[in-house]
Amino acid sequence: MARPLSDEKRSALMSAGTRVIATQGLAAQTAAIAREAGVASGSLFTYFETKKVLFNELYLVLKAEMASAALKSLPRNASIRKQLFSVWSNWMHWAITDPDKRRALAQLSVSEEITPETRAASRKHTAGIAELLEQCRAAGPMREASMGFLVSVMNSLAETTMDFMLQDPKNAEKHCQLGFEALWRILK
Amino acid sequence: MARPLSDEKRSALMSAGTRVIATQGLAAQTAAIAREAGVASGSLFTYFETKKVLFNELYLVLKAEMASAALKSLPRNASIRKQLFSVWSNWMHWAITDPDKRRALAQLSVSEEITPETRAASRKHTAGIAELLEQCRAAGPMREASMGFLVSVMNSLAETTMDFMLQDPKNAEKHCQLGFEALWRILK
Amino acid sequence: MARPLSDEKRSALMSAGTRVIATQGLAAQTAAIAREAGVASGSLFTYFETKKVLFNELYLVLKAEMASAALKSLPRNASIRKQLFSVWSNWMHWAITDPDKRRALAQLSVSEEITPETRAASRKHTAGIAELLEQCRAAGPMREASMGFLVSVMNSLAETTMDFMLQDPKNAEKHCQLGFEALWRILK
Amino acid sequence: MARPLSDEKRSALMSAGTRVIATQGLAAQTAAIAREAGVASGSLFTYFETKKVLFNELYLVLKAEMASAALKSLPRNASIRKQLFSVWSNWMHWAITDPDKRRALAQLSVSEEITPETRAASRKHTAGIAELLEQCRAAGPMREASMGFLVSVMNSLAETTMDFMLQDPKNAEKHCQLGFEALWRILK
DNA sequence: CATGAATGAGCGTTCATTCAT
DNA sequence: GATGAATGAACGCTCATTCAT
Repeated sequence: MARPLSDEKRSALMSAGTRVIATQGLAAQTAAIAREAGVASGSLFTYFETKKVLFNELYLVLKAEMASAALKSLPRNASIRKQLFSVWSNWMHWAITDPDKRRALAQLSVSEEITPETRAASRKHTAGIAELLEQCRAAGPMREASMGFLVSVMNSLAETTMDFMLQDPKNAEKHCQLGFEALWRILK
Repeated sequence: MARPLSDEKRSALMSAGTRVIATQGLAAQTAAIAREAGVASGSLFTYFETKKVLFNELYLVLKAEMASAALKSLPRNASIRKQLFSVWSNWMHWAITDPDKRRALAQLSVSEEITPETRAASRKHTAGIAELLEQCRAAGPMREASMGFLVSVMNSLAETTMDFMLQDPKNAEKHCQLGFEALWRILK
Repeated sequence: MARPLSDEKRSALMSAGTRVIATQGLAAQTAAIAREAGVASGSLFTYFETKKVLFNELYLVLKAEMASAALKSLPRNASIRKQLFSVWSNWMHWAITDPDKRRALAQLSVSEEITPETRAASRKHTAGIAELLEQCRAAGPMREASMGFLVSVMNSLAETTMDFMLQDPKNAEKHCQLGFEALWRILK
Repeated sequence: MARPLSDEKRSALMSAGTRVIATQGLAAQTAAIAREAGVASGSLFTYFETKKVLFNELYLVLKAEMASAALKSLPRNASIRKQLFSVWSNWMHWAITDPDKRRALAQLSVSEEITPETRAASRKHTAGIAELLEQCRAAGPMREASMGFLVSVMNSLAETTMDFMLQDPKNAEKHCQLGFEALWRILK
């Protein structure tokens, strides 16, 4: 994925894409994204071959960023529960801190434009979370489930929790806790 | 009264809509839906004022059908766990039996075309499920959560479970069980 | 032009046509006309083969009615000026009394749907007016002009006068007089 | 600045619009206008937001052109009659020289798409003609009439005269004269 | 390489006319 | 004959992508 061109413009386009998708959903127009990035509409296509490519890259980047935020300062010596809570809490915090990113990622996740390859690639970034999850469920009631299933369950629980935290900021902490409790009870 | 508005055609259009949305997603074209229904493209608009109206009605009908399937032959005298399992199992079964309906409903659920009014109306149909959930969580660890949150958690867990049942038919029963266990553990 | 069908419905359609064209202009829809006539949309086509036919007949009837109103109680023994004024005054009065008819006729007159044949036929009805005009211009400054030209000049002057009478009812009489003076001065 | 908006293309579209409206009337299709201008159908909308905007601009431009042609080389020191005749003659000449423009303008004038604002704006261009008319009618029999009425009378007389000049080219000059005589007699 | 005008396939919706009831 | 649903060509406008400048 050679990038001979201005990294600045490239990332301007990606963050513009995030904002526009967060606002307009998947109907986001390439021209609107370019405008938001302060770039000519045609230039978008020198950085991204097609709209689909932009969306796939955006998905990947947002997913990676989310995972990285979640795994930040993981207390590796603490109990496994505390570690998982740290991940969960960081994750939820990321969503609240940058709601556009979260909204854009949610939209992209359901988009038919995102290819299976992209989805597969994104799993590399979330592998750290998956590993932790793996440890948590060991010997627990979910020991028979595939990791894929568990990851999806956790994701969907996370999505739901974020929605409520975003919708109802006053109870954000409460929902964060409740979501985590639900996850933990599933596992243990 | 000339040719009366045909219920047959109306439902042909709705089931064509289901199939086309399941296949093409929200980009489904009105012309494709009409063609699939064996009806002239203009005729779609005799039955549904706009595409948006069609999509909203479809959402409502599919949601109602899903809820009704879930609540079918509820063993009201059995234990609450058995009742919830019956609902869960019927629900998952409906999704597998008619995967197009499930896919279309999933697409419509994330569509920006579905109005808040339609979403509100759909809750009437799922109220029975929500009530049961209410009973299950009583005195459990989720007693502090709002019903809205719990319903969303259950829904997202259900979606995930269905995805895996559909993806991997050999393990469908296993995933159905695992999903239910997860739900039950959240509640109790 | 056999009319085996209900004259009542036929004329209901024509007067509905008048009203709808007066309101909506040439964009008037056949369905709207039928609705206004209290008749099924398909029935319009048992009375008039096509929309164009309806419009042409309507044009003819309105023109005839206008001419007949103009020529009503012509004071054949009065001076030629008084005779012409009687025609002019009746004509203007007709327009004010039934502004929908006037408006519809004005719209139809500029429509490309009205065939040359229809326009030719309409001249039969206005022949009486033309004859009077012929007498008026005899030996006057317009003696060299073709009747067609004179008739058109009078028509356009009449249209303009009507517009102002309709627009500004308080000065209706004044404009009626001014229009007539203009016409008379052209001729004498 | 890439390809700049081309004035050439813009005016190609306007003159294509003139031709197509002259031929097909107000039913002129945007695609036909674009084709006639040698431009892609979508390009029309880079130059004119909507069909209505195009029509309004076209109306304004044609009206301005007509007025400017009429007022060209006005013999300000000649008698008022000669001045008015110069205007009249130029006006009629313009219509004959470019019959498409005249036809298109006539169609647009009766179109419901032309807004009151556009009509008001067009009056600025014809103000010069109106002023001359004002001088002509001073102390004449039309001294009591509003300018609006007089202008409309003159316009309708002009339209009629043009029609006959166009229809019957051999007698064009004769009709031009007759029309002017009629106008002059109205005023003096 | 940046720009933004040019392109044209594509889409939702309308409406005169036909035809089953 | 009356009804109004069925038909499908037609239209204005959009927007991802291309390409002249």
